[in-house]
Amino acid sequence: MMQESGTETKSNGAAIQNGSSGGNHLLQCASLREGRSNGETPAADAGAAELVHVQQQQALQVARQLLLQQQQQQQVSGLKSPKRNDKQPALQQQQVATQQLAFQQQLLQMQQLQQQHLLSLQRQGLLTIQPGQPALPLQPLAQGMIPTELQQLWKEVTSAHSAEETTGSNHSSLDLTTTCVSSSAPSKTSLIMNPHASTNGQLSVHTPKRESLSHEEHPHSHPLYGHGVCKWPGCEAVCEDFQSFLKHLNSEHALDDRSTAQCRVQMQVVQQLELQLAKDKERLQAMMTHLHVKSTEPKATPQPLNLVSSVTLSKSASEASPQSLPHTPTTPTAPITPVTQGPSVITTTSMHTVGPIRRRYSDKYNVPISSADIAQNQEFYKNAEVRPPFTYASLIRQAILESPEKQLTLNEIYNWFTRMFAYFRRNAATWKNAVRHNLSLHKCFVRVENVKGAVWTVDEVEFQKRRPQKISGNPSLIKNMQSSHAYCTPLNAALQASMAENSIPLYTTASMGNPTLGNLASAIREELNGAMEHTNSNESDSSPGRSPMQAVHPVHVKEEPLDPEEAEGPLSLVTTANHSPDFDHDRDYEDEPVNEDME
DNA sequence: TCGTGCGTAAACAAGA
DNA sequence: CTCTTGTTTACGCACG
Repeated sequence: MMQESGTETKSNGAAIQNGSSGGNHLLQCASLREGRSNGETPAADAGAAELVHVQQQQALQVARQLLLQQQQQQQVSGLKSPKRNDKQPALQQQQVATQQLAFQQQLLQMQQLQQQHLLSLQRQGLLTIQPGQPALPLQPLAQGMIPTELQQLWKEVTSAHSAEETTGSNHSSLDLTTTCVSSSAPSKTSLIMNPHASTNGQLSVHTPKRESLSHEEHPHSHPLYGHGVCKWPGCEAVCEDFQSFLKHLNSEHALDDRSTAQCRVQMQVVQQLELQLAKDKERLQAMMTHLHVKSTEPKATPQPLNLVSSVTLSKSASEASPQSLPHTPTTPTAPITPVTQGPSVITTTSMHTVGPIRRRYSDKYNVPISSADIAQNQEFYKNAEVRPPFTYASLIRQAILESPEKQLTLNEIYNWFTRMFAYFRRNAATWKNAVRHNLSLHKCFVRVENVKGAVWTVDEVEFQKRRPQKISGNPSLIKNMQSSHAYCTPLNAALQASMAENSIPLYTTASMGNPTLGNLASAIREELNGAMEHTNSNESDSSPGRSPMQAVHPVHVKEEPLDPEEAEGPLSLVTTANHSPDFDHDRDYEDEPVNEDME
């Protein structure tokens, strides 16, 4: 408890000394990726990815050859007439089934090949896969090739027989084809064609067995059943009730070749989505890393704010990151060498790069925090050294409100910061000072003498007084909120479109569709709403010197209420989930990284 | 240009 | 004496 500041004081000096040292392989990897992903198009995304792509192409070739071989075998063994002239339904059926199986096999082979390749890339250090991104190593099918190539493959399988195939039941392969295949360019129709492929907007892979299990456990909720319609991909059969749905499911979607193939295709869909997500995450991390790398160049402006490095989303990585990063000086004061900086300050809400170097983040960050915000983005901020877009006051309040007794000692507040935000595991002297400063400065923080010493509590009335001030008094905030809202919506839409289309490594999705950012933006909206609602309901309570009119800006947003009580849910979650195995929050981060760096 | 809000740095004091 | 905690002041920056 007590030794923190001791080390922290030293850390400044040590940090400076370590400015250019430290094995930051993570940074290097990320910067490598970043360097290649500087291109405007995601396709330029890069080295390792390109290698993977090449490998995929090779795998595809292999798959094609296998397909051809199998087709030839079928023709030789079963048929004497050329395939394309074969019009006997039974034979067709058989052939389609066989080809589906062949297709599945090819997919599996491709997966294996690609997986092996990814592994080898990993071993060679050519490809960095972050442990926090589970999808990547397990999702061998990279987006680059899948949509179109897969489409071709599938078409090869089904083209000759799709008509007959679909006469029996007008779903299956055709719809699936478009679903699985919808490539970046064409066919947004796939979005429409298969609106039920997702459950609550989330695609998921369910094997038939799992389905039966899950619906046994939850009698009338089934991922494949909703709104009286069967949600099996491509099937929109109307089922009046759950029982009829079950009948339908068992009869129409029994375990057969077609269902299996559909399932596999759906798996591919999901894999692509996951891969897309992983890539977007990676891109984000690379962007952040890139900025941090620049900011930590010798004598460069430290830029401890904004987005700080660490390509890590995993615990282990976050643990490692402080070591791997050059510890920046704690004082970002003078914008010393903008030349080496290049542009760029990133705001979490907009991910825009702007021109001049700022030694602090803009007002975009000065947003009161809600518990939901923290809860939603908790994991993100825990692991990514990204400056949380909230004011110290908001964070302090949050920390205090999360405590069981709504009161914390200073040290406990420190611990909360370090526990909840990877960012605050560095530069302890700076932010701790800021915390103390804020505690003293703001009337909303009340120091209460305790038996053990003193604890800090939040005067909600005072705090709420501040909020209308912040929002009404700072129109930029409102604008920012609105812009974040404006962002959020199309972004989510973009993300959804991206998801629906299964591929499309759009930069927009990368930078904007990031769910975390979306959460953030929406959280900010919520916060704004809460503030505005509060303001509206307490107009008479507006702080002196402020015109009531200021509080009535029609910034509206959403209906979710936001009050301290709202924090209860997330709070318990937060407080119980806070102990990452990697660190003990009681004497954490302040300067260990530095010391380790020194070693 | 000015006011405001925020972050950062630092000086200082009191107490353990 | 060192360290933590708390207060206060000053300054810089962004923004409207």
